[in-house]
This record gives sequence, structure tokens and C-alpha cells, in this order.
Amino acid sequence: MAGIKDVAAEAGLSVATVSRVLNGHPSVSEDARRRVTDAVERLGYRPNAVARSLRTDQTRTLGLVISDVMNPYFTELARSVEEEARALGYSVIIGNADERPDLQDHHVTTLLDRRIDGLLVSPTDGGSPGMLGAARAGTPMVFVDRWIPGVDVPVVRSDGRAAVRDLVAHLHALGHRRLAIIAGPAATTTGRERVDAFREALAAHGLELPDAYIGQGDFQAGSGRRVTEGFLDLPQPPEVVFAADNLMALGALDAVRARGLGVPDDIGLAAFDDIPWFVHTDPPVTAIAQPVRDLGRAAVRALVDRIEGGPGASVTLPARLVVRRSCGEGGPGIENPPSPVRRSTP
Amino acid sequence: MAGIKDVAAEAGLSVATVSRVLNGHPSVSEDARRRVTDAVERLGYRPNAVARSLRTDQTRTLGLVISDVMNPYFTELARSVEEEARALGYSVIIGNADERPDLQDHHVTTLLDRRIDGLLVSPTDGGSPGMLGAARAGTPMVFVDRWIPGVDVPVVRSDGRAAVRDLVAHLHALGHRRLAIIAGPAATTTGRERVDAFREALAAHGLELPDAYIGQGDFQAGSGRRVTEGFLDLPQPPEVVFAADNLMALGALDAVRARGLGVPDDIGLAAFDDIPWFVHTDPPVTAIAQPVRDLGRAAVRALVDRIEGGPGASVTLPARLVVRRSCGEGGPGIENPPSPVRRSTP
DNA sequence: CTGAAAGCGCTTACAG
DNA sequence: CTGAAAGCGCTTACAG
Repeated sequence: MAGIKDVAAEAGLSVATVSRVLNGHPSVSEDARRRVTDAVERLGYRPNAVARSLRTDQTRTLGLVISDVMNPYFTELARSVEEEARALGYSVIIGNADERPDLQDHHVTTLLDRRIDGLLVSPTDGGSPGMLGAARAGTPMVFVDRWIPGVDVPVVRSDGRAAVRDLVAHLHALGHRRLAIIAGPAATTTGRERVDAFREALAAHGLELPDAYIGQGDFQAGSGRRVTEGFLDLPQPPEVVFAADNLMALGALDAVRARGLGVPDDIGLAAFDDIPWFVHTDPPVTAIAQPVRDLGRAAVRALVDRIEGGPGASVTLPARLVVRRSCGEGGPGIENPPSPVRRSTP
Repeated sequence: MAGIKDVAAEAGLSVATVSRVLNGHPSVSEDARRRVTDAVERLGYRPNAVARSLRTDQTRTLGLVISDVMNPYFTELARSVEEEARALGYSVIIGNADERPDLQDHHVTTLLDRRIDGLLVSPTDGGSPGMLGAARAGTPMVFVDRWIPGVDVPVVRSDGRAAVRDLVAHLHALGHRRLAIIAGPAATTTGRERVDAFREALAAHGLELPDAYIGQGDFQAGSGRRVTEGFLDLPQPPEVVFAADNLMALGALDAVRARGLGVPDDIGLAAFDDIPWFVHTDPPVTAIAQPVRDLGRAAVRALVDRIEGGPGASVTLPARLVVRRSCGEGGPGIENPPSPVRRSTP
């Protein structure tokens, strides 16, 4: 593979001059520029990014550590992050933690070893040693979606409180009173917040959230299945189950179907995080949608700002309720009810 | 950040010795080893992977260029690839081509600039210049899922022929005769092969595949929607539509629903690539499942073999038909028909 | 505007 | 077993 020396030889100039034209340095004669460009073309030369990074101490690469790539929410987030990063001249390396703190640590360590310029993370837990270390070491960093309280890092996320309030009002209006939740891990902010928001919203309607109606999940389908089975086994099962993410909703659907029961007739279902498939599930699932694309974009902007020495402002975007048919919205016997979309910000 | 020199100073040894213990070189005294280990610990030293790569000319990194991350099939493939790579001591950088040759080229170029040790690609088209160049330049490379005829690179893929035959036999037994397909891009092998397999299978039953029943899609939901609308507008619409991937099946579902029609009563639907959501769509979708995890694993093994100078054997794995209810399997009025799973290899 | 030279943080023959 | 030194492919003050 041709190196910069080959180009210099081919162009009859020094490597310094070649480097200058490669980097668009202003003080290069038009003649030299052309000779280098031609030589580069002839040799099919491509600068070695590894060498360049070592020398300049920047890789133009962002690390993104997400909790679970198989979760459509995170897949879309990753896509949006890559898009925005590319637009700003950065590459991104994705690390999939699979909701495992040890894997998360493995990825931040690997990413740091590669000297990425900045780190975007959606922490799996309350803070694995590697992650905390990275934050302390001063690596430019920003949290997306989930964050860690007490760690001084900008947070880009969406606030589901209003949407959860809308959801509960919606369920209440439908006549439901026994509402349960499949919670995410208590070690995550989103895991905790969604339960809190749900409980608060219930309280506003004079409703309680008994312990038996809080199932501990881990944001994966399997836990949604197990928790739902538990709910179904209760002497007094809930009327509606609210899954704190789309994968646990999938699990809930599995569990209900495995019992030969139906949604929403036997039990209602709502989910946090909307995905295209929810339109076509049986029944279409009422969900809370986050502005994923915007979150990804904002996160990259904040991170790049930090990298360039800026403050990297936090941003919070609203989520919104999307009403469909999984909570008995049609009423018994009604085939094709209207499907209004309600926004959390009226 | 501490460098190897700091460690050497701290340990009272030369950087050469430090490097040796870091790399597990045998000829190092026990005493030196301990002093270095301690110094590393004290300083929280981590080797700079960029410098190491420059020196050793290997990055222990694999590039994976896929056609569309948002497609659950590829997401799962990417996950499996990363898992196996990690097990073998490699990291992977994912490039998402979004079915665009230009983006694909952007990613292979970037990946090559970073001097990845090997490239895994599922080509978006018949071969963008960058990709062909990489293959010619001798970068260790293997194709996954899709490949490019005439390019001498191992191929790891799944053969859907038998499963498509099973599907057509299944549809024929159900009494369907007018079968249509939403094809993938003709520039991709999977786009062509699935149409060919479908046509052959039809022929075996004395059925034709008229041009009007071949809709040109691009593996994305939007095209599935458009093609399906076209089918529905035909004077004689097909009885069953076979979507060549899961995203186009989603689009088909959208289109049918938008017309106020239903699957399978008004039109049947089958899809290539099975995904968890197909169990819960309305109705559950009959699909052809690929052994994705195994494909990912095999692809990484082949690539690493190539990197280490081996031949990197091609591998082809069978796909299988999963019968559900989207083709009228229940018959009119039957609520819960058995859902047999038929394997393509009897 | 151009070039010689130093140096980024490592690894690895080569001596000893 | 250990160290001094060269070198991986670049970029960038420093002179001229």
C-alpha cells in the first residue's frame, strides 16, 4: 500500500509538502498542489488514519455504548447518531452492552484504548467502574436516554412524565382502575422514572400502585413474559399492564397469548417506546413515543461541542402518547374505532 | 494519561521490558514482571491501541458493512458478528449503508483508512468501486448474506431455495394459485435469487409468475407499500403476496390495512426473514427463517481464518419455512388452527 | 512556499 | 533477562 513517501517521490516533493496539500494547508503553491493531487490519484494513495491519529492525538471517532442493539429504540438511536456524526465528520463505533455492566465496561475500556474523541453512553446500571473512570478521566462524554445521577456529564433524554400522565388519564377514562407496570431495572434512571411517573399519575386519579402490581423486569422480552405471568396468576389480576419498554411488551404479548387469553379483552397492554410494528400487532399497541431521531442528533451535537471545548448543554425533549387499541379503546364489539393521536404537549 | 514511559520510570525498568510483560513475552524475570504489573496498576496505565496498531500493522478490528441496520435481520446479524468477534479477540466497527451504494463506499473507504484487519460485507449492489477496489487490493474479506458474483471472496449465506419450495407447496395446498412477489433490488443476489426460487417453485406446480405479479421493491418498507398497492389495483389481484424481506412485508401490511382490507381474508402474505414480531402481528405472518446467529458466527470465523492466512471457506446454511396464519392457514371461521413448523430439510 | 527533522506511543530485532 | 535504538506513517514547528 502506497505511503506518503511514495507520493512525495512520485510528485518530486517532500513529504511535508504532500502532507500540507492533503490537509488543505494554505501556503502551498498551485503547482505543488497539482503535482501532489496527480501523484495521489496515480498511486491510489489513502492516508493512514492510524498514523495520523497517533500524531494529531485525535481519531475523529465517537464511541456509542448502548444497552441493547436488538431493541428497536436503540437501533434507531444508533442510526441517528451515526448520521449526525457523519455529517459532522466523525465516525462512530458502537458497543452493545446487552444490559450487562461487565460488557458495558469492556466496551468503554476498548473504546478508550482506541482513543476515541468522545463517548456517548446510555448506562446499563448505576455506573460501572470503567464508566465512572472515563467520566473522571475527563474524556468528553454525554449520556443519552439513561444517565447517572451525580456524574457531571450532559444528559440528552426525553421526558415521559407528561405522556405517562396522558396515558393514565386515557386508561382512567376507559374505566380501568387496576393498573400494573412492568418496570425496568431499578439501577437505570429510565427504569425508576417510568415507575415514579406512573405512580404519580395514578395518585392524581386517587389510584394506588400496590407492590403486587409492580413487576421487576430488565428491559428484555423474557422478563416481560415472566412478570406478566405473575400478574395473570394474581387472585385479582390488573386490568391493564404498562410495559416500560417495547421488548417487555413483546414478552407480555407472548405470555398472554400462551395462556390462550387475548389483549385487550382479557387484559390491556400499553408500552413505553413506540415502534413501527406496534401498528400491526394484534391488537395495535397504545404506546408512548420518544423523538428518537432528535435525541440522537442532539446527543452528537452536545458531544462534539464538548470535544471542541464547549459546555455541551443537556437537552430534554417531550415524549407523546399514541393511542391505539390495546387498552380496550374500541369498546366491546366495535371493529374499527377511530385512532386519535394525542400529544403530551397540548 | 500515563504512557509506557511513565510505567517504565515507575517500575525502574526500560520501556522495552515493560512492553514485553504487557505482551506476555516469555523472557522476562518474575521480579520485572511484578514490578511492571504493580506500576501499571498504580498508574492505571492502558496501552495506546493507536500506537500499537501503527507499529504492529494490525488493529484487531473487523469492519462490517451492512445494507440496513434498521432491518431486524441485519441487526441480529451484526450482534452475532460482534459476539463471535469479541470471543476471538476482535472488535467490530459497523457501517450502515442504508441500501445506498455511495454510503456503502463511504464506509468501506473509512474502514480501510482505519486499517481494519478484515472486512465483512453484505453488498447493497453489484459492486461499488470502493468495494471492488478493496477486494482487489487484497484486504481480507468475506461476503455475508449477499455477495457479488465474479469476485473471488468467500461467501457465508443461507440458501432459501428449499424453503421457498416448501412455501409454494404450502400455498398451493391451501388452494392458492395467483401468487405474487415483492422482489428485492435486482442488483443484489438475494433480490434475484428469491424471485428465481419462487418462479421455479411455481413452475413445479405448473404455475406461472406473470410480470404483473413481480413488484420491484428495494428491501425497505415504503417499497412494500407501493408494490402492494399496485397489486391491489390489478383487475385480477394476487391471492397471496410473498415479500422478499420483513420490511417490505411491513409495508404490505400497511397498504392492506390502509385500504380497509384484511390479511389473509382479502389477500395472503408471506415473508422472507422471520422476526419475533411476526408472532404477534395481525395475523401472525408465515415466514422463511434464516439461521442468522450461525451465519454471523460462520462469517467471522471465515474472515479471521483469511486474516490468519487461511483460505476462509464459504458456507451455505439452509433456511426453513415457519407456517403461521397469514396465508389463510386457518381456513374461514377457524379461530386457533395448529401452527405446524415445517423444516426445509425433511 | 518548501524541506529537514523531531516526535506521537508503541514493538522488536540486535547486542550484551 | 534487559536495554538502547530504530522505525511504523504521519504532522508540524522551525529555518530558510
